[in-house]
Amino acid sequence: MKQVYALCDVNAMYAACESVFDPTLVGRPVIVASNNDGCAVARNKEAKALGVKMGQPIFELREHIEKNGLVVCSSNYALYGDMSFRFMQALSACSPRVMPYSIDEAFLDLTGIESVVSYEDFGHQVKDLVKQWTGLPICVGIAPSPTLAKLANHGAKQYPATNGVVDLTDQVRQRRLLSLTPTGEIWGIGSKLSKRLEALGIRTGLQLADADPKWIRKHFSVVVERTVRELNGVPCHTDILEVAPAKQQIVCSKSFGSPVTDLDSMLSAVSHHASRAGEKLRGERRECGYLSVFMSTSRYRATDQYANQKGIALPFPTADSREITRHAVDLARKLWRDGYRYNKVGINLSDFRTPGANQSDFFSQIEDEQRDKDLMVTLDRINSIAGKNSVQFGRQIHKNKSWEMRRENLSPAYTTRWADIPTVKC
DNA sequence: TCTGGGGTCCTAGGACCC
DNA sequence: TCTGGGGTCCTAGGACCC
Repeated sequence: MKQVYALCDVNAMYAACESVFDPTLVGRPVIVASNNDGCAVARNKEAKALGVKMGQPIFELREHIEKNGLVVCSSNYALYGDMSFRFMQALSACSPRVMPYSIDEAFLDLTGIESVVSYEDFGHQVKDLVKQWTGLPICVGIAPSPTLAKLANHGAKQYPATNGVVDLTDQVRQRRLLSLTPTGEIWGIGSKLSKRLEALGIRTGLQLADADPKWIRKHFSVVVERTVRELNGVPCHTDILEVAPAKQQIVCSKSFGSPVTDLDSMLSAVSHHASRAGEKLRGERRECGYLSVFMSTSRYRATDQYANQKGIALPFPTADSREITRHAVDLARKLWRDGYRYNKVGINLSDFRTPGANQSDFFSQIEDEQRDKDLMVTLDRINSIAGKNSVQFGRQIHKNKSWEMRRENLSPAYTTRWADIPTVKC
């Protein structure tokens, strides 16, 4: 049976979450800022109409804030993460095969569904159910390959007449929409590739679809070749509906709320990220064999720039936050150069192993190992019940917390903290 | 003054081995 | 002047995604 995919994607997810719980935002231009209130990462349609660009720095938007009532929300990942979970639950009520692809989108397997209901009607049912359960507006794109489903979703967002659902299982419709779509808007074609394609005379999705896959492979890569095949309705990302593979790396990094110029603050921040990374690693039930630390000054400064990274293959795989922190602090000391205004530090864990599968430290005592593991389990449990960072390591605590994130317009954790649950007045 | 964070996959090139 | 060939593994870097 011919495979059919649906892509369900929340419209301006973060901004939509804010509006669901604060109806005074409805109809006003709203954006959600990245960490440190740095730049715009989500815009509702009113904000897009004002001309706010994705990734635009907040300091460039002052005039819109003052004159046009643009509302800037700090990012509230506790809220968005929980709303995402509810969104996925609603999708699971519609289809037995749901594969979350990111916080605000998921692929559904619609193969064979047409004998029961038309694709378009099904799309509307999903859209209505998500709206009813979560208050979030979504668009649905339906097609014979994931890349075309992405394109269909894009079309549903772009053309209001579609009412948020586009069925692109028909080849004539595929080609019509492809001819209206610049290559840069095709999934998998970014700014670099679209420039190179344009230099060869390929400007639209249709021209790309009609290119010879072998020729594309020779001049670009196997990745672009797959995109070409997908645009012709041949699914290549067939693993998209499979269970997501285990993570291969864990990165924890954040730019500082304000620049860091002393080693103590830097080490406190490194320790903080190292603990977080250890926590994530244990959440995956894995140990890591390789660890690296990177630090840098702002890439937007013209002078006095410094960026560097160092890694270490661990003598024994570990998921113990104390081990990870100790190595991370060592590396950070080696990376540190006096006299710079640092704006970022981060840690990267990789080379994952299954706990117990490898030879452990020859000199350690088995009882000690069990005790260490129990300590980490207890630590994670306390922090999960009492809230993040309820228990921390001494190194993380530092009187100067200027490196911590700025979030000046943070909304309440409406769905994940008892004290923040909204009340309805009748 | 102020410009995000967390991922994936692929490829080229070097080190090393026989 | 002439100086092998082929395979694997690892890493860095580039491109993409949301």
